[in-house]
Amino acid sequence: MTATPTSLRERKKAKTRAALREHAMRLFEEQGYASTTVDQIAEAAEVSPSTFFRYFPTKEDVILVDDYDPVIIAAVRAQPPEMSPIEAIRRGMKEVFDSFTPEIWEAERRRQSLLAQVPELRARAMHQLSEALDMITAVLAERTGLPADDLRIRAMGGAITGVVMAVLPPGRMTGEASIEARDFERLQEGLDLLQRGLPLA
Amino acid sequence: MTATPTSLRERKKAKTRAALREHAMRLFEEQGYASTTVDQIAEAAEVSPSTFFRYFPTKEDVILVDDYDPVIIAAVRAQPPEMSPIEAIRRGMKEVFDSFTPEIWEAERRRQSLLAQVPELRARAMHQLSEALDMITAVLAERTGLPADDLRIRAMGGAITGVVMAVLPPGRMTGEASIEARDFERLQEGLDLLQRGLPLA
DNA sequence: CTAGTTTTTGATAGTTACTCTCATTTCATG
DNA sequence: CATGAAATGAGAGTAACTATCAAAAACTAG
Repeated sequence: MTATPTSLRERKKAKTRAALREHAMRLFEEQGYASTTVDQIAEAAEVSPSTFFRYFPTKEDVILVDDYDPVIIAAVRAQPPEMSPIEAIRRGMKEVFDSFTPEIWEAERRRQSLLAQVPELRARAMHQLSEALDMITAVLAERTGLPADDLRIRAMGGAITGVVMAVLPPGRMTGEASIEARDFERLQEGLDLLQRGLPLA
Repeated sequence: MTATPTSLRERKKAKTRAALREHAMRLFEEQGYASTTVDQIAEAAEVSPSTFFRYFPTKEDVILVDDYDPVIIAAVRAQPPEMSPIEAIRRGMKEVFDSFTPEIWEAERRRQSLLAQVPELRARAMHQLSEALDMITAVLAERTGLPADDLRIRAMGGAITGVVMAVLPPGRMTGEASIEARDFERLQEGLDLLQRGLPLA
């Protein structure tokens, strides 16, 4: 997260990339996602439209890039092996979230708000989550020693991902979308319920 | 499912719609999704390109239209109220699947195969599933008498949807995508595991 | 610092999904 | 059959992408 890129080239690329993301976010908020063109974003970031597509394969990707999922997975992997899988996942997520600066929270809040509003983005965000499911399933398999395509492993991974999906935004709970500490507490409770066994009366 | 449309107009529209879907499916299989243009589909179905977009808002929708989700929800609702929620969902799904003709299974198999192959379609299919989650959650709320935004309800809906996501294709389990009786059995087992409580050692 | 190599960029042209508008055709109804 | 409503086709326009190629910027060696 703090690995400073070395060469001038790398620094410039990182800068351009960040500029594109920030201006895109700003313009989307100001004018709406659909009515903001890639050309406008490129112009605001002072690069050519071609360059935009060199940094992001589609207009959607400029806000869909998710920097944290792999970090969370790594944090989960780093938990002591004797810990129960759900507990490991919970702690891993908590560690990462606790490491967020207020700026990151704010950026993430704005991002999630957009995801909640634009259906095409929501769709792709869901897809990302389903890929997270695969990673979580892999971790579960490692920890239990069972094969990754074991039904019990898949079901567990699915259930955990489903709880995350149901409890966190984009746009799921009451009111406007926002990721905050509160949401995280709810997630903790949700996983807790799953662990104890759901009330399936 | 068998409500015959009355007027000539309705019949023609249904025919055009079906023709567009079938030719699209065929062309996608023959040439690939990306390299098939909407114009080609329209031509094959003998309508103008404009007409295509009158029937389907986007190229994606021509294969994404899901006819069965609402049917399943209705079937779940129809289960006796004293039945446990998971059991109701399981029976509802079984009833609907059992009503499928071999032709429907075959069409569904081809559809799922495409969904598994084309990432953009997978993304939207996942989004559909997440909307199914909302419906399932609503049903759970009705049956338990709890409010729909109760955390326990949301967590349960999420877990159920997650299991469905993890166990069914598109493209999740081993081998190529296909929906068959086997997949359904796996789904039954998966839900069963969830109901009994997952092995969360 | 210079010269040569590689990487990144910008400009241009082209394809295709999708939108809007309007005239024409096709069905429904009295 | 006549009149109104709904569906279609045709045309022009926008914007997201793709491919190509030449110019510019950055790394590397001498």
